[in-house]
Amino acid sequence: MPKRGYHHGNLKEALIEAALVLIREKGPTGFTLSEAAKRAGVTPAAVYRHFDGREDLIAEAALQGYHMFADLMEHAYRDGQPSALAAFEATGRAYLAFARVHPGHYIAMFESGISVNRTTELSQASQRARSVMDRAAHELCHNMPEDRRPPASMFSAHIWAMSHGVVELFARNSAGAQSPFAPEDLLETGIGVYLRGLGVLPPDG
Amino acid sequence: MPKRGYHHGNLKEALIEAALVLIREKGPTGFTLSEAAKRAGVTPAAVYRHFDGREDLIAEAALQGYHMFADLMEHAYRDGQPSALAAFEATGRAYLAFARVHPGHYIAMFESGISVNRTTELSQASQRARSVMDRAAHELCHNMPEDRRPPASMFSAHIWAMSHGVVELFARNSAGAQSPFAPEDLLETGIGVYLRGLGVLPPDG
DNA sequence: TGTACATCAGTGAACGCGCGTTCACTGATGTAC
DNA sequence: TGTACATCAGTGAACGCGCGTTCACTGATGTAC
Repeated sequence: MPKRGYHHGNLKEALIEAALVLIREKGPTGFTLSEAAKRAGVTPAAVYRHFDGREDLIAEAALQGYHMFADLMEHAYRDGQPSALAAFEATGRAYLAFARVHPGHYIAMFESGISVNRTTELSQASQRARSVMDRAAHELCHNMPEDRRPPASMFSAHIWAMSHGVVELFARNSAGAQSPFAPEDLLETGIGVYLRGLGVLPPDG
Repeated sequence: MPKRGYHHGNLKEALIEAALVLIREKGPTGFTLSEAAKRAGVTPAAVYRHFDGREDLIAEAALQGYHMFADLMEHAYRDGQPSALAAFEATGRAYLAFARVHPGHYIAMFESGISVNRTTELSQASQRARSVMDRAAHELCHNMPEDRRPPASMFSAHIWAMSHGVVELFARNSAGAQSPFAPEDLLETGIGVYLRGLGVLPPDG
């Protein structure tokens, strides 16, 4: 039987969930430890039984996010196999999908200001997600002519950057400029053009 | 003679500059009205002679940033003319350059959470920057075969997104993943691949 | 040039607030005998 | 099964703090005569 706790049941998880809701609703700035505690039906002091403080709670939410994110990337990658191209495309789409479905985690990971180097655990989790894309990019290169060209990890960085940019600029209402395009279409088309530029898609699809 | 003010000289500008330094050093979260006032050598209450409050001060900094940004984009675009390709590439590079040279403004504009729809002035300033890129993309399309393809503004959105992503993920130390590549190289290569995919660069450069 | 007056940028004290964090405690849960 | 005890998750009161904002004021600057 899972250890259903003493008084609350599973406060730690409840606090993380409360934090995620707050982060999503009010941004990383608006998040407060006290309000997260209140939402979990608990005194602020109770938080300190499970976390070292405010920062640590955010970091824990981010860590959980990185685990989910890496899992999702690996899953997308596997689904695209054995086609290197399909696998690569899938990881790009998975990025946007994750931001859509888990906005609280996404913000905690990429916009809360917590460093990925905070703990080795956090660093490793983020590295696992990165490495999926790197692997996909590497396989894509194997099919390409062996000229001198940028390393594979540069290609994954490009897709990573474009995905992140689409999320930040066009998938959030708050940001700089609303576009007339759906983020999914924007990213799909962008990755398409990019892959054509790599020579792994025919010049005119 | 410029109106050198009563007591301070030019408090409004001094406050904006103080705010920019704080935003750069501590992020939009860490910025406080009181500290900006202190840095300008003035009481917090004095801020209210020039701004409606904390948010308004940030918005003013962002507005100033959008003006500079749009100017810089227009300049880059003009330098690239009459080549549509050079003009388009230049605007992408200008994006990164701006983020490098004016990090405080950049953060106030894109990471502070203030909406571009806050005032019409702010909205117009941001639109001016956007429109430079749109114009460059539009001209690029004129040289392209007239098949059915996504509208020009989609291409500028792609470059916009990739530029933003490169800045956020690889040009700041804090963020998710340090890459072994210089942001400038990363963006240059990425835009290159993308333009090849558009068919406006030869398949192998 | 000198005096009286109006303007208004900046002062300084005060406010209420919610924050993160601490501490001695309490009382429900689990365990030993 | 029943009792005595240990554990420790969560309490509640308290703290010091810096925040954004307000207000009546002051005193330097600019202007009118």
